[in-house]
Amino acid sequence: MESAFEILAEPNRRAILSLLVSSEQSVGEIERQLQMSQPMVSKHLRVLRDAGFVESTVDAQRRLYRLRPEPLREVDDWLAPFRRLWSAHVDALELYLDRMEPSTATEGSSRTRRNPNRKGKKGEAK
Amino acid sequence: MESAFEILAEPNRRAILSLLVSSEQSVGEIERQLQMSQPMVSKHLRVLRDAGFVESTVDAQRRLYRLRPEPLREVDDWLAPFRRLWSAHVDALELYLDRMEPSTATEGSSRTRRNPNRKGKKGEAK
DNA sequence: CACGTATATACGTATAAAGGTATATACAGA
DNA sequence: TCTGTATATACCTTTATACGTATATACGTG
Repeated sequence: MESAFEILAEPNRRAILSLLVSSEQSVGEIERQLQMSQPMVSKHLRVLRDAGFVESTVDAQRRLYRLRPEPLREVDDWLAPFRRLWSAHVDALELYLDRMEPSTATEGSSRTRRNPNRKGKKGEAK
Repeated sequence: MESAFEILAEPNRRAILSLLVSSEQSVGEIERQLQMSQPMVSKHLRVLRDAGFVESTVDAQRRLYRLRPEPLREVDDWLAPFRRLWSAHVDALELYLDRMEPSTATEGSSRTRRNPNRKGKKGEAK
């Protein structure tokens, strides 16, 4: 278990992360809201913490968990090259970024270039 | 194996998808570039196709695989609520989108609202 | 200090899936 | 039709991990 993607493969872990979007939560609160056993919650939180997705704070016997951005940001970054596949306005968006931060713009706006080669062939597609 | 996240948990599958960003590829081409056995490539492509990440076209004995947007888009959508955690300029970006496509703007720019509640407690964070 | 609450961890079991090897299927060309 | 190339699939083994149950640790209160 190392890559952020493997961590996110587990539905309960994604649910925990989604819970934490609104605010930090204790183990017990997560347990109740997600209807999972306490050891399961603790174990998933352990995995999430080891992977940097969450951090915890002690409050008497309770532990309050909250989100940390890094690993999810990595996932978001991995997704970047694929974004051009959907929503055409991404192009407008990138154009906007090209203007915002010239540091990131490697070449003119070559970022917006679309996939050129497509050899027309017979269809299977199924 | 169902959710897009489980599919992406496998590093070789992510590598295949990344390969396909530039253009469609045959099984053999993927096999060579990623240095994996032919059956492995075929099996991973099978999984990717069943999950909708790729589609294929027949070209004589070869099969050409190319990306399909939907599942990756889902992942991107899941990520949306977390984006506020990083890059402050996302706010500027969303503001820009608010101006671009009024259709998506549900309310004023309530999209930019930030997480309010945070009860200060003693520190563990480890 | 005994007790209740809150959380973490150890241990065992079952299942899923990744990878290998061998083989099947499909197509093209001599 | 025989042969080579390209891809898919079947079968097997191994490993990882999710979950349950039981127990340990830590803190607060009477």
